[in-house]
Amino acid sequence: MDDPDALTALSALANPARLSAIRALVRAGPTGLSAGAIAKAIGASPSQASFHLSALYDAGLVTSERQAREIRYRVAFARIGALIDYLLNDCCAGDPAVVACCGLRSKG
Amino acid sequence: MDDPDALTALSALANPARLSAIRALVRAGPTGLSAGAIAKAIGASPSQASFHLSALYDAGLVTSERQAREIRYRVAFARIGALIDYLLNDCCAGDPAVVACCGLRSKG
DNA sequence: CTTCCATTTCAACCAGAATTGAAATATCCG
DNA sequence: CGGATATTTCAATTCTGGTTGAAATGGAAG
Repeated sequence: MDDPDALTALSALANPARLSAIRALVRAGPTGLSAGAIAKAIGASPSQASFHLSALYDAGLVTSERQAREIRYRVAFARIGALIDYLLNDCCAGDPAVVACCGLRSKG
Repeated sequence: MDDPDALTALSALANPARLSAIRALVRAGPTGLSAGAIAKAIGASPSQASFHLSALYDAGLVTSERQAREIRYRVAFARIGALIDYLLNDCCAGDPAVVACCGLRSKG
């Protein structure tokens, strides 16, 4: 992930409705959720949810797939991993003080 | 780190000038950089740099300390770690697909 | 105390993001 | 085909964030 991509991803996440949507999708797991279900979960109108889901989609943080009448969204785990990798390894040079906070350690 | 804090931190990072400033500060390490040096590093006016540094400070991502005439900023590594921890463990439930991307593994 | 330098604060302005509701599109079913 | 449901698109408005340059603050040195 490069700088512009990271910026797009961070911007997408830096919003209550969208962060909430991501978390709902994470809870839902690989099954994902329909746009309507997400709207309900985050307490937004259909049009509002659609708007925010587009932003997440453009940032590559979710995938979408039409299933009959519904459109099913799923979180793109790999992309979130890439963002964290960017923050951790690119941006912060894997600084121990950063890594120490995550319940993680460098892969030996 | 809770939701509002994460949102503040993400918003702070979701800006080219500020992400650039953080990276400059990471490169500078524990010594940190003066506000003027950061302004120069990110190609911004003093007032612009000050504005952005305030945002980073409010988000807890940097610390500031007056040293004679200069004000020295340092990156708050622990805070960045906490944000990553939030994204990784709280938000993404430590999903292996996320963790796998970071050259890290769960602490055994 | 005056001057100079680094930085912040302030107010005005501009641009992009969010919200809203209505209209359009796509799918399914009778 | 025609009606119902799910979702997106669009345009208009509002709001927030960013930029700019001038003025104010805080500290150091003569």
